Amino acid sequence: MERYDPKAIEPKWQKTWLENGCFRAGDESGKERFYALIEFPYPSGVGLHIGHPRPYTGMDVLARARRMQGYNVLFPIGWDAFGLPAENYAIKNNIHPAEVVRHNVEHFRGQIRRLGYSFDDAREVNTTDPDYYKWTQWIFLKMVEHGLAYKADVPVNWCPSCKCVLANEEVVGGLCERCEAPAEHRDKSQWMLKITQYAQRLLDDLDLCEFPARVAAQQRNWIGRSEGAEILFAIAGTDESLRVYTTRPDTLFGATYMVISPEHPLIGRLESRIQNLAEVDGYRKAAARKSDFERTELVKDKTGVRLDGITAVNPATGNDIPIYVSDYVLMSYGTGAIMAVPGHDTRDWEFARAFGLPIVEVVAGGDISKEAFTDTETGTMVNSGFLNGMEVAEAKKTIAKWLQGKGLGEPKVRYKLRDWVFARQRYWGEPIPIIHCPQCGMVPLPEDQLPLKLPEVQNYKPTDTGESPLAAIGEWVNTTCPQCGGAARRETDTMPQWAGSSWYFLRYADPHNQNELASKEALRRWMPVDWYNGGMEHTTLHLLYSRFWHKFLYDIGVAEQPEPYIKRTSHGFILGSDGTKISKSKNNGMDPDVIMREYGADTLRLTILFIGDFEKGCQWSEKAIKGCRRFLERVWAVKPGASAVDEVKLHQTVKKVTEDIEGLKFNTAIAAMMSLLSVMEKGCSQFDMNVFLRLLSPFAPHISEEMWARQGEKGLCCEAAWPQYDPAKTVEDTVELAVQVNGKLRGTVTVARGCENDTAAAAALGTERVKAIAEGREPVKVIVVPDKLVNLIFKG
RNA sequence: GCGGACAUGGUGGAAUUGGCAGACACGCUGGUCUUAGGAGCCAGUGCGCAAGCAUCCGGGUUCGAAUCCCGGUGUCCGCACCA
Repeated sequence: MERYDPKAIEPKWQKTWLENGCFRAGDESGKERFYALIEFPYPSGVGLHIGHPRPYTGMDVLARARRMQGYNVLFPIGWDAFGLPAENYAIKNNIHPAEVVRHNVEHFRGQIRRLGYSFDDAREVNTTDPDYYKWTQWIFLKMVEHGLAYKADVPVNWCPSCKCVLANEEVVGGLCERCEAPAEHRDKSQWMLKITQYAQRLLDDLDLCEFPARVAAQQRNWIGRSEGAEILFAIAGTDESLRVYTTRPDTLFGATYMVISPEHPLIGRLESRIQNLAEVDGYRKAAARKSDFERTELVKDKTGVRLDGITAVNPATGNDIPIYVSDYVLMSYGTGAIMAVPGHDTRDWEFARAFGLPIVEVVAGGDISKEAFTDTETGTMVNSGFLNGMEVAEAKKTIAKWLQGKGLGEPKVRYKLRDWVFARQRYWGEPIPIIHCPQCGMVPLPEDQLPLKLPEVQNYKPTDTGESPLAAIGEWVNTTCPQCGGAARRETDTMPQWAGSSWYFLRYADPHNQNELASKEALRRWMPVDWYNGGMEHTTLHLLYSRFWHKFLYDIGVAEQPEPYIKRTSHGFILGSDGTKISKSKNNGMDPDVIMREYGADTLRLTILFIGDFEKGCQWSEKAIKGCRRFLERVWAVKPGASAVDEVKLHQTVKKVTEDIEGLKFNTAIAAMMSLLSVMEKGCSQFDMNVFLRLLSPFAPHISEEMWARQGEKGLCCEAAWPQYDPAKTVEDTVELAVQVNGKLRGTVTVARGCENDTAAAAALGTERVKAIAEGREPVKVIVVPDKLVNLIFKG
């Protein structure tokens, strides 16, 4: 018999699928649509890595199954090709980034084809294609028009290794998300996107999204909504005041001092009154030198300096209270100043202890000599004038009214989310289409001049000065103002890599449109994305950013729905065979190409899905490959004959595989097929085989196609109709009941399905084992779960 | 500190969501075929000689708990001096 040889059959079918356009989404189709989306890859030089095949294979199974179920499926792929790695590789090897991308994309395309993925080859998008980034720039200009994109002098995170600024979301634990260099502080004039304007909607509309709990929770956490009040504290003897934000206005009577951040502008304004200015300046300079990493991770002991010569007035008590500068207060959150209530805030308590400041109890219920009492559920107000005796919740309302009445404060909602730093000082990104004119100021490039293409240059190395390499390209930078026609300069920063990916799912609907980012009809046909699978690492980056962009596009009438994705799932990470992150140096991982060469794409696809629950993390193991390859070889060897498999088994398997695909339970779907196969090996009909191949087809499409053809079936297996099951035929006529005595399993008994409880109980009582235990006694209680079990309770 | 997830044989992992724990696979053991096998096929495989005991530990609810509740331990992930 001919051996199973994937090398001989896989390329053949990949070619057939491509030539027949099997996976092209139909714009004219009358079928119900299904839009399945994976996160498009960054085409790096090393090709597909371990992270890609798992989500792609999983979603490919879903897409293939849905096609067979009669849906018009859009399952596209593209290339998120701007960004630092291509640029760095280009610099190192002296090749233009565009050339690097072209080469890498070709490599990726080949690998993806060899894996048998059913991506629509006619809808590829590439973020670095001017026909694509024209629309990225267009969206940016619309944001400028609507006041959502603005340039501001703000303290930003600077990565000294990547030599560009980082968004808040790109700093992880004080380190650059990409290269893990400690981020530094720089003050720079920056393009920003006002994502904060959408904070509440991004939060509220999570209810419209079918996100996994962990994804929704993480976004909520990142948006970080809190309710409190802003309160004004007068500076004694001046017209100045200090505005603070607090979530505990109820504890105002306990505010015994104030703290401002080292960057707070009050210090500059009251310089002349500060008696220890040298000391204060010294502290500020030391704080400025620290990176975020040092400020938050390493230094937990409270430090600070009192501003001698100025005091604030507690508006509730009328007392003069000292003001400190300390780096535990951040300029980037709230107002950069706090009222310190050491009795009821852990950080303030620590600071007060270190500096010998009074700690006053205003909420009874704890022991503030030992630690701050921060509970808001159980406390009663004390030492708080007109608030005394109230519970915390009531005190909050009362003090808010009182403050508003006196014009000293107002309720305020705050978010941790900050505006998105949207400029990078690098070459390989979308140019920001803005012109700086000495007469007219910042002028948006007119839409008819889009795309603003990147210039061809010799040198695109980043600089240490914080200037983009584009700044050195005179003939590109120097231009004329679209408004006054005078000499002007182009913006030289480029957009971050997250720009192109913030709307790419819309472009798939209509990828070749020259007049719009996508036509209304196409967007109506395909959006929103039905099912989007992607990595957890993008939860507070791409996933949040793209929701924001889509909401904006919805507001200006481009998008049709408030949310871009109906359902989001997230695959678990594959760890190395040693349980740690896969890396080349540790040699604990897998190279898709190597495995494909040795075992074939179908085996790799099965292995990746069989290894564990798709949505949970799992460990890679060479051992798993063998079992899957063995399975396919056994499939190959089955020869249909006269006898047929048990109808119930067949229908059960169809049901199980159908349902498991919907739930992304690919591992148990494969197990069910393995189980059916072992029955088929004992004898099966041509029809059994036909059903089996259709079930297997989304998982192992090549072998299914080959055997389908060899069986003489008509058409392509991947275009055959999905097998149907008859629910009535998924169950046997008889059932085996578990027989328990006093809750313990004592045997089984076979009865007719759906039989009366009395009949089941009688059958259970009639078993030898039960008779022996009963010794003639009658059970005091009988519990029957129909078709499941009988539990007999005996006394004693 | 806040938020999320998780803990099942030698291993990866199943368990219709409160109803026969360990599906499926790896590994292992024995057999068989073979000049040979790190190939194939067949059988066995949670622990225990047994009665029994078993889903991280301790309580609880229930006729019945891997599953629900309370307490504890441990692991992973996200955020974090966020006022």
